[in-house]
Amino acid sequence: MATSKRIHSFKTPCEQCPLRPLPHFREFSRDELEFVSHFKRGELAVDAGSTILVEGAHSAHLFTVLSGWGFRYKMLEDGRRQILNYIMPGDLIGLQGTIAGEMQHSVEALSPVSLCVFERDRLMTLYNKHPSLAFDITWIAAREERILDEHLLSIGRRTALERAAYLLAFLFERGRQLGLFNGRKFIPITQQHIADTLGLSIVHTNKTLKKLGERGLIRWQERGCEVLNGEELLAISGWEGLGEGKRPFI
Amino acid sequence: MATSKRIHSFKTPCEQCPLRPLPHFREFSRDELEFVSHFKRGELAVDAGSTILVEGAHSAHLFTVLSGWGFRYKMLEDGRRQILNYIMPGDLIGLQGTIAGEMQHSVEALSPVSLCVFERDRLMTLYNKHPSLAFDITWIAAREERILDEHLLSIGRRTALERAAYLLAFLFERGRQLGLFNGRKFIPITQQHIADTLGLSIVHTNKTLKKLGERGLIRWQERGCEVLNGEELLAISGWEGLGEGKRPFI
DNA sequence: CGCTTAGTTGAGTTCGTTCAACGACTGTGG
DNA sequence: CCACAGTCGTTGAACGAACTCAACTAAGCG
Repeated sequence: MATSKRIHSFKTPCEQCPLRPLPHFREFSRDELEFVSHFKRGELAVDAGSTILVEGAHSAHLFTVLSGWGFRYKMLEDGRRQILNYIMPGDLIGLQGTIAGEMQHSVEALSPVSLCVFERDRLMTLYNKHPSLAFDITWIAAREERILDEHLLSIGRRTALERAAYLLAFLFERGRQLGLFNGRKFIPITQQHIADTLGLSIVHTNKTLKKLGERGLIRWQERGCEVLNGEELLAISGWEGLGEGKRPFI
Repeated sequence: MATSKRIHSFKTPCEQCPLRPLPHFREFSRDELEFVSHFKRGELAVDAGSTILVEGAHSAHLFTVLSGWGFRYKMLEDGRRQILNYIMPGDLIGLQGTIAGEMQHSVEALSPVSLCVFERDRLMTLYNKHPSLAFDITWIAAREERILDEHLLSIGRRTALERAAYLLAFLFERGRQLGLFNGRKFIPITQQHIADTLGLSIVHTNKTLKKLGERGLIRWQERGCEVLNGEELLAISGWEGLGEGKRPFI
């Protein structure tokens, strides 16, 4: 596996953050921006397929995704894997290490990923000096919780076809909100990832995706999924969508 | 359904909180205690079976469970129900309403439940004046996230028997930490709840629980489950447990 | 050129489902 | 006091969704 990590002390100044201007994110006050810029310690770039965080490890860092796709997962002793959620630009990762000491899940990159690096030790300073940012972090945690609720509903109670439609609609909607699709609506994911997210076997996942393909909703190609009809995926899944409000990020 | 809600403006002063002295919870400074006591607006008592919060509703309140058992759930349009997690003393509920405006899940009482009532509007004051309590709220949200991760792993990748063992071990361990069992280790839950948590049918849930009963690990009785061998449940599930550290609550 | 990874497809099996019926218990109203 | 309805748990039988096993194609890479 050709994985590599490159840590740069080089920092894109937060004032020039490529995410900040997106309509999807809430605006920062000058004060907040200055603090966050100071809070940020550097950047990390990883290749597709490499591991960003490992279950059981103690990490001194928190990260915000700047670009790329990845996923969080847990494994059972015998190798069974469950993908918990996907990470995309603006997402905060590593917060859970704050409460348990060690990470309770692993994080892996689906595409090349770049991350802003923060020091966990200095989190309390943020809480002390910038209540609005502290509130944002809670907001972000509560949002993740909400998404996990929906995933649970999906795995627990939706049929295989509904589940697949839900997951693809979910990833599609997130990508769209972030302006990740320029022309081709492509999700960089393998069928194995889909299977490990939906709690299905790879074979049955393949057959289920085939059905979505036959209906003209998606097209599978070059290690990924092209979404042709997000509306219909949403309709099949019976999901309400994420909502259009602005969200914070650090 | 004989449900009722009783709202008391009567407040158990936080200084005499029955939860606070438990070894499971972190201690508060005098300052924090005073603020929380002021933050608390009253108490709410509900009967077993009544609904505390409804999906889609706008609630002006946050609650902390003082006593009793309950659960959070979501439903699909056709009535399929997924139980997301259980609520027990010390748990904060309603936080998700803060980010989405309306609740994304419902909450129902399994036993008589009493709750501390807080006003959501005043949450920002807490963030401004008590960073340590703000951090606690984030901590609580991150903990919920961690539990949902484990539930997802369970539903997605564990077998029916492992799932059932995990759920019962989970509820048992939570009850034990809170000192809820005096003598009889009884979890007030029906098999329908178990089924809706595990993503299984009621029939198959019954047959699976029967197997656990035959092994002498549990005994089913009077609308609930008596745990006879928590250790073995833990072993079957392959779960690591919650960990023994202290936790905060508001 | 062989090796690996990703995707596809068919056949047979297993796990979990639905349907259906029944017993035990609780509460309610006549 | 009994009749009745409602909830909860139990069990058997038949069915179906999803699984494993296995074989094969196509693409990418050293």
